Formats: sequence, C-alpha cells, structure tokens
Amino acid sequence: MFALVDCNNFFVSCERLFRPDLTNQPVLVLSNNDGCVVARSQEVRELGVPMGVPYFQIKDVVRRNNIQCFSSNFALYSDISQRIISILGQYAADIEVYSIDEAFMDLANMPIENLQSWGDDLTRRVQRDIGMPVSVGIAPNKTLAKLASHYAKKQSKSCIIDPSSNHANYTKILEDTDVDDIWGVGRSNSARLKSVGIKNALQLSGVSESWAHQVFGVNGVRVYSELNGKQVYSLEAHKPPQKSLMVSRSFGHTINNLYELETAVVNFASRAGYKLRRSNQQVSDFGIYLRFKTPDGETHNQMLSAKLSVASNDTPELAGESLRLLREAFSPDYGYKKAGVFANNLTSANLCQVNLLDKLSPKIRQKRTKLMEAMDNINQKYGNDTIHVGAMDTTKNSWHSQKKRISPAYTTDWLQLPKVSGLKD
DNA sequence: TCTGGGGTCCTAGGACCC
DNA sequence: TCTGGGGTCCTAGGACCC
Repeated sequence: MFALVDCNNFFVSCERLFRPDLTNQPVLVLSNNDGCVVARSQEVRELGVPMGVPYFQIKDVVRRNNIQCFSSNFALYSDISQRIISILGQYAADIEVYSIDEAFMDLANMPIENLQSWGDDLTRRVQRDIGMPVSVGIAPNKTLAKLASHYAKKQSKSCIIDPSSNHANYTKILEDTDVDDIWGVGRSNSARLKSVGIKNALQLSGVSESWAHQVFGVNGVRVYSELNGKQVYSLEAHKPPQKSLMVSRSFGHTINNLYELETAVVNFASRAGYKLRRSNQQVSDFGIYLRFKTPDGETHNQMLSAKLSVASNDTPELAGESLRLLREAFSPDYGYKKAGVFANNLTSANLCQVNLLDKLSPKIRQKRTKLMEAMDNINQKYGNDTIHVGAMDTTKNSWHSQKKRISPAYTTDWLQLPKVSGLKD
C-alpha cells in the first residue's frame, strides 16, 4: 500500500501559522507579480473564487468579502515543507517528496488493520508539531492514494481505499469522484470524457482498456489501470537527476530599454548557473526566452538557444551567452513583459567532454570552477549576490516582480522573526 | 491595463542513415 | 501503371502535474 500526505490549502495554512487571527477568515495567496490566485482557504473557495484566476478579475469579490491577500512567500513555504518532511521520515522508510506540499510514502509491510490508526496518528502529529492540517489517503497505488487523500479532506480523517477488502467503499468513492479530480486527467481530457457521458471515476474505470488507449494514449491506460487497482507507478524515493531547468520572471512593469533587460537576463543566467552547480550538473544547450508586445498590441513569445562548445555551469559564461542572444533578439519597438533563461540537456558536471576549439583551455576551466566555488561559498555566507557579475547591476532592479503583500520570512531571517507583545515579565 | 514559475512525458513529423 | 523497409535523432507542440 501507498500513502499520500497532502497539506490542506498549503500556502494559506503557512500564512495562518503566524497569523492565528486569520483562522476561519477568507485568505488567498497570489502568484509571483501578484498575478493570479494560487491558493485559497475553504472560505474563499465557498465564495466561488476559482483557482488560477487573475487577481484583477476578482478585486470586487475581495473587497466585498474582506478577503486577506498575500504575495507568495517561498522562503516561508519551503521551510515549513522541510519541517513536515522531517516528521514524515519518522513514519515510513521510503518517502517520495512529490511537491512542496505532498509526499508519497511506502507502506508495503504494514498490516492492513493498522493503516487507519497510522494515518490518523500522522495527521495529529503534523497538526500538533507544525500546526499544518494534512489529509492522508491510503491505497494500493498512487492514483487511488491521491483520490483517497482528496476524499479524506471531506471526511476529516484519513481515508483508505482497498478494492480487495472493502469493495463497496471503493466503488462508492470512485462514484463520488468527478473525472476532473483524477490524477492524470486534465482539462482537455476531462472535457472529452464528459462529452461522451463519462462523468465520474467509476464510469472511467468501467470502459475497456483498448478504448482508453485509443482515446488517451498510453497515459490514459495508466490512469485506467490504476483506477482498477493495479499498480503502474512505483515510489521514487531517489529522484533521477533533473533534465532541464528554467529561471524566468514576469516584470513588475513593461521594459523597453536594452540595458534594463540585460540586467534582468544576467540575473536569471546567474541563478541558473548557481542551480546547476548546486546539483553538480552542467548544460550544453542554453538559451533565453522573451515575452513581449509589438506596437500593434500583439503578444509574442520568443526563444533563442545556442549549443555551447563545452558543457558548462560557469556563471560568467552563461551570462555572456545570454547577453549575446539578447542583443541579437532585442528590438526597441517592443514592450518586454517577461524574460527567462533555460537549460536543456543537463549532464553530470563530473563528465568532461573537452573541445579542441574551446576558447578556454582546460587549465583555465579548472580555475574557473574554483572561482565559482569560492563565489558560491562567499554568497552563502554573506548573502545572495554579495559577489556577482558586473552586468547584473544590482542598483537597477526595476524589473523585479511586484510583491506588495508579502508576509515576513518568519522562520528563515533573524531580522524578520515574529515579535511577541503584551506579555508581562 | 491588468494572467506564475517551475517541471515531466508523449506524439508527430522531418531529416537522416543503411 | 506500378518506386522498400527498416532504423535513429531532433524539434515543436501539447497534455499533464504542482
């Protein structure tokens, strides 16, 4: 059996940890640049605010109902997430951290009669130690475990789906689950399913395998098989190395001068270089991404990439490459809204493929590796960008995203610790 | 006027090989 | 009249996840 532990309204619950006055109040969290809604409290859901809606479209609802809005605060969310994972580690040997607010756990050797109390105990423990409400779903595969955790949110105790020992319960839960809520069925496929009268998980589990294959391809068959109790996906306790990487931001305001754009892109390239070094990887296929409006008001996306002569994770090199591509693409007539860099074809930094035509000799490259190491150590100790490439120009950061409503980094910055007042000595 | 920032996998089509 | 049969690799686009 597998368990899925899912935090309830994770970002909102993180914000509430240090704002207990917001318990039972409508609260939502916005994406970067305060663009759209990425987390909603139960109260906000009940007001009919959908997930992912642009903020400007719901301003009236927010004002009328006095909804508390926060910019996303990833320093806080990541820290809370790690605390929760460390507790989960005490409850199972193998854990797959699936996202910032979810983890799969392997319960292979647990007697079936212990599952309910195991799940309920875990729920109480995370609530007590962290203050985070979680839902636990337990089932013979990941798809059903997801479905069970979804169901657990409604019944406020952990939910077990076991087709072999309690078939009636299994059937009932599948019937109660809308096809939209099945893991692996997205917007496009749920629309197709509904158009042929398949509205819930039970109906989907009853089609033929060949039909599932014909209509949804191999992924459809996987969903179908797991709904029927087979195990297709296994627990990935050790994540394979990442294959691609991206650093991008929407700008706080439209940019149309090259210099500002350069400082932004060099920032992203530096960040990408750091991420590569941290994971001991390097890139051979590197590029930039631009989103802009033309004078006639049309929005376009543009991607330019280059093959590096030698795989690299050297910040000055990546920054130089992104500047070269940017200057090639830039037009003063466009209004730039967003930019980023991307890296495909990541390989281990231990593999070294030299190139006779490389502008830098292997010896220089070795020195550069040490230079980056020193830079990372200094920045780790004294703060981000203490040392950085000159083109970043940290005095010009007008491109930064809007984060007007961000809460303090309560748990990761000495200067932002919560203050307790009103206590007597 | 105004819409995030990451990722993965699959598929189809084209270029190329013999 | 009539033009094979097998591969691989790359790319772009789309679907999905959080």
